[in-house]
Amino acid sequence: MSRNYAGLSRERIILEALHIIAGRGLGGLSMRRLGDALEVEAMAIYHHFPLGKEQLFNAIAAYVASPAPHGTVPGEDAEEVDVQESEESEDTRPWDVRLTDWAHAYRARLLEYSGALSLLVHRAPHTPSTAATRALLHRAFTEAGLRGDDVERAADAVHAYCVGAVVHQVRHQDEEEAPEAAEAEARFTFGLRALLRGLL
Amino acid sequence: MSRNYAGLSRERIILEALHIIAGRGLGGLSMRRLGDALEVEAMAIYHHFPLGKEQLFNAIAAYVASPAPHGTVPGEDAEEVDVQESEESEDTRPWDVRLTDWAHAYRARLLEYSGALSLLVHRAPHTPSTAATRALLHRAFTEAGLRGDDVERAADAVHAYCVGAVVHQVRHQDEEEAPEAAEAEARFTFGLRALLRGLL
DNA sequence: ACCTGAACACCGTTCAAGT
DNA sequence: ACCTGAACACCGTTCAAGT
Repeated sequence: MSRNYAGLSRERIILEALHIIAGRGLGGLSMRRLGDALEVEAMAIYHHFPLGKEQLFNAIAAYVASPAPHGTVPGEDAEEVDVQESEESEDTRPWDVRLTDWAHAYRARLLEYSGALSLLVHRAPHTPSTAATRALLHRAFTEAGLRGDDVERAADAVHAYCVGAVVHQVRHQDEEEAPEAAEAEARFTFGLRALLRGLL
Repeated sequence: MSRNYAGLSRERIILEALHIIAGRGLGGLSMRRLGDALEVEAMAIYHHFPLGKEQLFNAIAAYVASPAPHGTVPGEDAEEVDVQESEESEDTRPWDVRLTDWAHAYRARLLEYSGALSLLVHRAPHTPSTAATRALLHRAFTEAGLRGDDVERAADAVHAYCVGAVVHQVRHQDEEEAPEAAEAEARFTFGLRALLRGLL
C-alpha cells in the first residue's frame, strides 16, 4: 500500500540471497522469496539488478569467490574497485607459507558458501580479489624457482586442487562414512602438501 | 489425440536430457521441453521418474559420473547392476599407468558432459562404476607403497584434483586467454604427474 | 531514483482418465 | 503398464504507474 524506501542495495540483496541459499539450497532461491525476505516486492530487485536473476547469480559468484576485506561487495563486472594490495605492507613470509595460507582461506570461503558452489562451475568472476590471487600464486611459484609456463601451470594446478577438494567434500558430506571437519581439513592439507612437493 | 506408445525408457530420457543440456544449458532443461524432444507429453516422464525432476537429476549425475561399458545406464540408486570387474581379465599394467589412464578417461567423460557438471557438486552417485573406481585407486596406491590412511587420502586427492581441473577448465573456457584443448590437457597432465610424484 | 502491482508466458507436479 | 490432458501453485520478467 504505502511507499517503501527499504534501503535496498546490491550488498543487502546478495547477503539475503546467500542466506536463503544456505537454508533452502540454490533451487530454493526465487526472486519472489528473496523479495519477501527483504520485505520488498520482488520486482524491486530488478532496479538493482536490471538483467535479472542471471546477473544476480554472477554477483553472488563474484562475492563468494572474492574473500574481500571489510565485507566489500564486488560488482559482477569488477566495477567497484576497492581492494588494493596496500603496497606498503608487503608480505615477507616464505612463499610456501603465503601460498598455504591463501589455500586454506580460499577453501574456508568456498566451504562457508557451499550452497552457492555450483554457481562457480560455469562462472569465473574477475574482481580485484581474483586478480590479487593470480598475482600471489605467480609470485610464490616464481620465488619457489619455477620458470616460464610452469609458473602458470602450477598456479592452475593448485587452484584446481582447492576447488576440487571442496567440491569433493561437499559432494560426500551427507554420507555416513564422510570424514568430520577436522579429518576433512587434514585430507586437504595432505593433498596440498603433496601437490606442492611434486610441483617443484 | 491418439495413444502414443513412444517406447519411452529411462535411458532415452536421460540421453535426450543430456542433449538438451548440451545445447541450452542446465537451466534450459524443463520437463515440458524434454517431453517435446521425446515427442511425448511432459507428464509421461513421471511414469519413469515418479519422484520428478530431482530424481531425473540424480540419474543424470549417475550417468555422467559412471563411464560404463555398453552405454549401460545406471539407476540413480545403483539398482541396475550390470558392470562386473570381469575377474578373468585382471589389469596387469603398472599401477601408475592404470591410474593415469583412469584419470584421463574420467576427465574426458566430465568434459564431454560439462553442461551437467554442476549437478555433481551436491550429488555423489553410488554405482558399480564408482565402486570400481574406488577399488582401482585403492589397489594402485597400495601397490605404490602407501599404507593405512594415506591410501584413502591419496585417492581423495587424485579424485579431487581431476574434478577440480575440469571445473577450472570449464569455468574459464569462454575467456580469450583460455588455453586450447591441447594445452588444457597438457596442464591437466602436468598437475596430475606432480600430484602423484608428491604423494609417494 | 526507487519501488509497486497487474499482467504474461512458462514452469513442476497432481490427479483423474484413457488404452 | 504406459501415456494424456486439464488443473493448480509457483516462477521470471515486462511494463506502466506511483512517489
